[in-house]
Amino acid sequence: MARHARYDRKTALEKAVGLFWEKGYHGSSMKQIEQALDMRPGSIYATFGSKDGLFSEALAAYAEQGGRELAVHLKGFDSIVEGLQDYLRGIACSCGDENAAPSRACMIVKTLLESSNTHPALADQANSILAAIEQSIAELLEQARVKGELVQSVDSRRLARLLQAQIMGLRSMGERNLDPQTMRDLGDDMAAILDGYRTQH
Amino acid sequence: MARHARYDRKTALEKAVGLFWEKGYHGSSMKQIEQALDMRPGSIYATFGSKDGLFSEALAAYAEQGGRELAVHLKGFDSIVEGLQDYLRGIACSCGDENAAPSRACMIVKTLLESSNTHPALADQANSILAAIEQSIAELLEQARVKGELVQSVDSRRLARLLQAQIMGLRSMGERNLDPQTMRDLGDDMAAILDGYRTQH
DNA sequence: CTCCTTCTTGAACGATTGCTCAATTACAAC
DNA sequence: GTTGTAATTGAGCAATCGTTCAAGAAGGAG
Repeated sequence: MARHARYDRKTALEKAVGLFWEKGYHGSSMKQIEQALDMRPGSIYATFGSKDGLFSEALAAYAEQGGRELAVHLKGFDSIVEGLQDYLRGIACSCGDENAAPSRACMIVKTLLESSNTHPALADQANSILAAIEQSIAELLEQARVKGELVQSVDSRRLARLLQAQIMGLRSMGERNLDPQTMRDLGDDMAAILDGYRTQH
Repeated sequence: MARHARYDRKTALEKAVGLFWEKGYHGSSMKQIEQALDMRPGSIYATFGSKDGLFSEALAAYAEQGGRELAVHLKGFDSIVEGLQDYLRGIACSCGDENAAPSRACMIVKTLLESSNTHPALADQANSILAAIEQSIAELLEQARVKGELVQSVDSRRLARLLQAQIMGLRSMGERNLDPQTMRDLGDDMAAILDGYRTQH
């Protein structure tokens, strides 16, 4: 046995998420990464292999955390649909708050748009994550449909994509620096879209 | 008088739009730009000042062309709302076609997400363009409201932002490489959102 | 033709990019 | 202590970044 690792992999990754989410892949230089993680290049490369490797792990960590947040959010609601609606409103609120996160936009979408014609490996990863999220939402909506919250004729997968597009649009709009009330209105309007698919009115 | 400029400013800009739209700001190196425009660095810098300057002009050109496309699209419709709905469906279709454009996502949104925490000047420009587009859509919707296409209680600016967010989400989803039919369904679902704000049912 | 202006060229600049690796340091086992 | 192993360090690599500018090329005016 020998020396302990001075750095905790997980906390290092969290810091990497913070930087990459804020500045993107190309916008984050190794020098900035070294500073953010308080690690020297040798340690970074020993731990994560490459800038690509670090980014990839950071993106995965971001996605996992996002998934947990959605799950936690839904726990507070009996109705799945109402939970999803409140989730949209919550995003709108946090996008109004300047210092809530490194960036208002979704890191996965930022990555997809930045890498789609530049960095196929990253684009593939972002696409896989988005497909998995779509799948999760579709399963939630299907549960809601079976429970009778949604009209029986609803196509869960299709509605899931509509919902995912709402989230993408909402968080992209967040980067526009609109005032909080405007963002809240937008979140409400998006939540209201789901009402059109609900049973009872 | 003396030598003519070998390059046409406008066609050079179109080529720049193509490259920047595809690869983004950081993803396009001067070397690639030289190749795309078939110009040597000296000529590029004499004409556009800097990479930033070229990108800025390219973004403006892209936005202007986008505005023209929307206007042309609406010309074919008596109803403004139906024109907008068909515009959404048209985006969904073109996002299904692989080789329709250098990228499926909107260059303005790509720029905003890439530069928001890296390049304030670019982010400001993207934001201004998005504000102008929002304004245009709001004016169209207000016309539609006055014409009686929309219910009188509609908040045109607010609905304009919802519509803008749809476009952002739709075109971002376009980068996911979903099959054409799926994209068309998404476009239809987004168009249907506007039905909820129309008079008559 | 010669002059003069204007545009084009491409070698080369300093800075920065992502990354490597020999030297050093810190700890556990003995 | 001493030894052995593993983690950290940072100077420095080759490549590329955006950019400059002296030199050359092109065409109208005289």
